[in-house]
Amino acid sequence: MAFQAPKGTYDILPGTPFLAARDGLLEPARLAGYDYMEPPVFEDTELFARGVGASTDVVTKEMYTFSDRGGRSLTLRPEGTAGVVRAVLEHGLHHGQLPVKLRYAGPMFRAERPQKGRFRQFQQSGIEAIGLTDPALDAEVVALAWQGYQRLGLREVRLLLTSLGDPACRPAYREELTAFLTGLDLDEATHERARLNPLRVLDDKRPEVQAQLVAAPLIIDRLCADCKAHHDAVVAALDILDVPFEPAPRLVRGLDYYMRTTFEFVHDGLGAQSALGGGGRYDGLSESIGGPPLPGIGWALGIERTLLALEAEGVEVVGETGLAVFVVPLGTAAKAWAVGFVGQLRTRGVATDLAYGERGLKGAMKAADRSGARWAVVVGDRDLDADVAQLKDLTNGEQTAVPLSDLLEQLA
RNA sequence: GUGGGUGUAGCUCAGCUGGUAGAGCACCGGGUUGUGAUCCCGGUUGUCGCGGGUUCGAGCCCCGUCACUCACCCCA
Repeated sequence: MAFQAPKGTYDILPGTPFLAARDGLLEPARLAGYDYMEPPVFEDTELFARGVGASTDVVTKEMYTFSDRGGRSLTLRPEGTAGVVRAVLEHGLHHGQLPVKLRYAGPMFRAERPQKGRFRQFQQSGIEAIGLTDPALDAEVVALAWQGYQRLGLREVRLLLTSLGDPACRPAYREELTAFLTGLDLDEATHERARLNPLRVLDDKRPEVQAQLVAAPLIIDRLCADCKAHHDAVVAALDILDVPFEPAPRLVRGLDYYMRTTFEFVHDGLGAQSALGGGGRYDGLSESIGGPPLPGIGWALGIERTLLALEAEGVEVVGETGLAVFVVPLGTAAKAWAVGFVGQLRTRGVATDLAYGERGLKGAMKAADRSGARWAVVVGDRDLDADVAQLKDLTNGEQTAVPLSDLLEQLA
């Protein structure tokens, strides 16, 4: 074979519940008033550099950046939030009712080494609630993701929740943590990471590192009064919403814009990449990309990982509705009739296909069976002479002759 | 970017100590001149990833290379 899909990409093939997962995860949000929108797949490189954070791995080494013919530097979006907020600002959506509630879905791009549950082009479904700082809104956003997973039938998703503080309390904490980390016996790369973003060292997986971190100061214990009150209110609201969560004081996210409420959905059946999705509050993002102060909170859920979780739990997701009727014509006159009949059924919204090609009746019936259709309509020239068609129920094999004049009505 | 594993039919894989390329599934046809899902019979499908080396002989051994994959890192 001459070509194959580029490294880290894959084909969404028939038979996978991709659409059911992508859209199903957003269904609770749709019912909560989150309208669909989608920003472009590429944006000005600077939008991501400033929005996501220049010190993040995503920006420093994982972006697909290119110059177009006009010499502009563009980047394939590595995440969705920056583009959504940019669109809100550009179109002034925040000048109307607040919060602006949006949902979106589509491909994201990061130039990482692929592995299980990690691709260079991957799909996310996400929502954003922009314009308000209200802990009840935080709880709604978190709950909508939780409900999305529940809706798909996942039962082993765990919600990790914490608060990362805000500009009032984080700087002092950051200093304290930096001082603590400086005293530790860490390798060069980790010290460098500590210098860039000390928070990120906290979720280092290595046991020898974790062992040194048991006494590390945690932001959740150092929250300012406002952040603490906000977090307490979020926790109380989640309780009311009956969304179970695990306090995760060491939870860190890789995008710089997160503050206060921060959360992640994890699953133990996925391999090393256990994060199904995540999100948080990003009250400073708008300003960092040149907009007015505009708080916001949202999440993005990975579709590929959701699919892996479904597989791990053995959940059968009902995919696309298949065919209802499969028509099997025998002979030229019957074929001509069938082509017209199939058209009529489709016009009435009945999913219908027919046996093309020169297969024998047996082969055509086999095709009818595999099509998943409930009904087979078998028509030969001698049926047409009698003005009937054979209507067969493929679930039980029962077949009756139905007058052609009644057939459409029976199936539609 | 750094490691490990794996590359044989459309798919999942077997292939002994180096000796003519296999199975199951799938697909096609027949058993039934007009009936599927079961059953029976038959059939199609290969650059053994690629290149080189050793050998009388390489799917198997050696070297290189590419791809895939898992993990580190990071994250969805």
